[in-house]
Amino acid sequence: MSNGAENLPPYLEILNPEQRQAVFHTGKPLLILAGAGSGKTRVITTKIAWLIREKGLNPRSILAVTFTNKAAREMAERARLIDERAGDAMLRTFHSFGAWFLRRYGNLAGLDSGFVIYDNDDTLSLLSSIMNDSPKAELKQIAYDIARAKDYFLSPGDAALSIIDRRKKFRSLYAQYEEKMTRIGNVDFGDLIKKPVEILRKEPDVARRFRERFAVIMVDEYQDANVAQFELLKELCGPGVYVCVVGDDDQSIYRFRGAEVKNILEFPDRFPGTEIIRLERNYRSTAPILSAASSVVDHNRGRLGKILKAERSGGRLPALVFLPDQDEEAAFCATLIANMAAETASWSDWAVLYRINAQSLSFETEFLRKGIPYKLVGSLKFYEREEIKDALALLSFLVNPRDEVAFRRMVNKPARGLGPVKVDRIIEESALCGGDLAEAARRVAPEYSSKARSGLEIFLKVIEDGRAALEKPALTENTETKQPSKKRRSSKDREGLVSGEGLSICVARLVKDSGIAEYHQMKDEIAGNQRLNNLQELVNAASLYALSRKGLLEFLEHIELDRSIEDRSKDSSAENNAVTLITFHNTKGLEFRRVIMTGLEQGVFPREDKRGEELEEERRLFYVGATRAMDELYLCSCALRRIFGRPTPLEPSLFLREIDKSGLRIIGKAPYGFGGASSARGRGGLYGKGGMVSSAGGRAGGRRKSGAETRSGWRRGERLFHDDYGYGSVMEVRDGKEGPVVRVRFETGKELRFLSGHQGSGFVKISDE
DNA sequence: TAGTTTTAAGTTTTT
DNA sequence: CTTAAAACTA
Repeated sequence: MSNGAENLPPYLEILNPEQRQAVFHTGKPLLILAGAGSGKTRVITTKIAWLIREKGLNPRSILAVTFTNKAAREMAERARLIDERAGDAMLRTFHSFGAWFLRRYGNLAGLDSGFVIYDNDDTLSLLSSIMNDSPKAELKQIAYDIARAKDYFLSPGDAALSIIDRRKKFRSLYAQYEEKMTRIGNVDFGDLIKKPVEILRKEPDVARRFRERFAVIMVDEYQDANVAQFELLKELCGPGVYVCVVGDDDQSIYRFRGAEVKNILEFPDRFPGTEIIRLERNYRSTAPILSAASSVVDHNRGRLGKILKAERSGGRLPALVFLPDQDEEAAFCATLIANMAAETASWSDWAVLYRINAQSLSFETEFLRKGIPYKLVGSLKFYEREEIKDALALLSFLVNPRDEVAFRRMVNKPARGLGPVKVDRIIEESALCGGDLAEAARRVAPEYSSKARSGLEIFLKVIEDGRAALEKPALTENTETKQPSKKRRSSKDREGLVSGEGLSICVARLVKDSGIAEYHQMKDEIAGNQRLNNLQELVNAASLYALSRKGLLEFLEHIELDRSIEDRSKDSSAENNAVTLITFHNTKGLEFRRVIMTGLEQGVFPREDKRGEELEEERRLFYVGATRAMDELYLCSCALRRIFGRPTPLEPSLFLREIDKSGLRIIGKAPYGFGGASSARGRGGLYGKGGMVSSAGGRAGGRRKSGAETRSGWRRGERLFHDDYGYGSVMEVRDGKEGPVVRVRFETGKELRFLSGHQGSGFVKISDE
């Protein structure tokens, strides 16, 4: 009776002692160091429910913050399963909390509540209007540095700004950027965190109100919090507020956007009296998988160094698969999945992981060809398409007539005879009428030639109609179809767009009347794209929102803050049963029975330029990926990969060497240096296109082999055949820094160098000499 | 100035 | 290979 395990309700009984301790903890600040798969989400959701249920806490006084919308949704769902009232707790991402805050209190910092959130593209456009003709690379650098500055809670005037960018012009550019953004009245991602902190510091009344409202604040994935987010947390935590953060330093993978592992290491110092609870039992992965994952991250210095213990013993060793090239990699994944899924009939057990989004293409093509259902997670591509950004810019301009970025983008699209000179003139004029660009355009229009003038009038008319539609929805309702049926759909119009309910009426009209539907339809006919269909999708998405200014703001905010569109097919289980294609970064917080990690090559993962602290982050990313696997893990490494369309030989990833070979099953031909496994050559057979193909290996010959020749398996003077370059002979074999290099001269006169370990599938040896 | 053709460049990772 | 920038023509 003393250990508390008896007579507990089931939702508490299933917890292990550490988890239970974490749930029951109250009073002082709490830091939960939770290893991968140790049940931290369960702890948070249970804690929320427990506080409401057993402690009688008002759900509204609980704030739980996560980093992704997916995690926030899942958390809310799971907490509600334990106690329905948990639905009233505030569960948000940091950024959505910031947006929520600024809609209410932004006016205290001179921000209109109708602000729009700029994405990276928009901030780039804004910057380019400041830095007129700078090269794009520099523009990007500055934009990146400004975002970092905000992550570190640094303003243009702060001395510490030199940590981010020490060039003197940076400070001035940052200041100009801020000034312009303020004038426009919009915000970027960084502002969603930084501005609330500034307001809370400046306005004691607001701060007090928040501290009174939230009695409990919890933060998930705390290792990914940046300095500004830490400051926000501190401002929200008054003396009486209970704060509980959960994190794992080994899973910190967002340094590039300002995440500071320091936050978690120094939490006990910043919140005096902090108690620490460790969750070190992994319930997810089998022991061999966990061991492989751990041995990689063990190579990192600068970690707290926890010991994760696998609760699941047994299980197959992770497989290390060597493949000739990326096409074979995709084919291997498809075959493996198809064979195994035939037994279990479950595609959704599988996930294919890759380092960069571009890698998904091979898998999509191959899976499509073989009829394997898949879903692409986090492909934010949709909202980055030109046609979608066009429509969104028009919508933004409806809400905020000061939005210069949107105005510049759309006023002359499609071409209306308004070149940069005329547009600049309007923007200049807007300074005289409170920044209202529509008003400025109206004033300037008479100065222009009839062509430009009528073009401008068309644009203004479209915008006015759009605004009117939001204010007086009744006027835009189709008169002939007044049925209240929610499923009603009006007929297709000339551009093939279908407008549905609510806000979609306005979006459809705007897209059509502005001429961008026609514009992109024409592009479709030339290039055979899907642009009009994409616009239709956007129109459909809008139907969930009210036909009003408020509805439009919600729509835009949702798009900026939650770009995952994959949750729509949630209800249909048939569509849900699909293989997941996903980046390593996006897998955080997820789990799968079987995981295939792809592209494990030097230069791809880890990426070539990674050293020191950044290399350690890549290692953590490997760790995150590997610990997603419950039952089986596959690691794929290709000898050859097309980079910029050119086949490039690659070494196996450093991380593969950091796993003890006795803990892996090696499949395929291990390249040079991967001890024990069969050599790349020695067997005949034609592999891959564009590869070197070898027949039986030649004998030693008369001359003594050099060290490099022995290691490479190639000899000077050897004849060979390559199916791209034809016949040739080996001119030289020497040791390069990435292993032995073979220089070959072909009969065409072309000379090429190959990494011997990685012509992999081999050359065809014709004869010695 | 608008639209086309040619040439060069470039691929992290995300809220 | 795909996209962006530059150069070119109508």
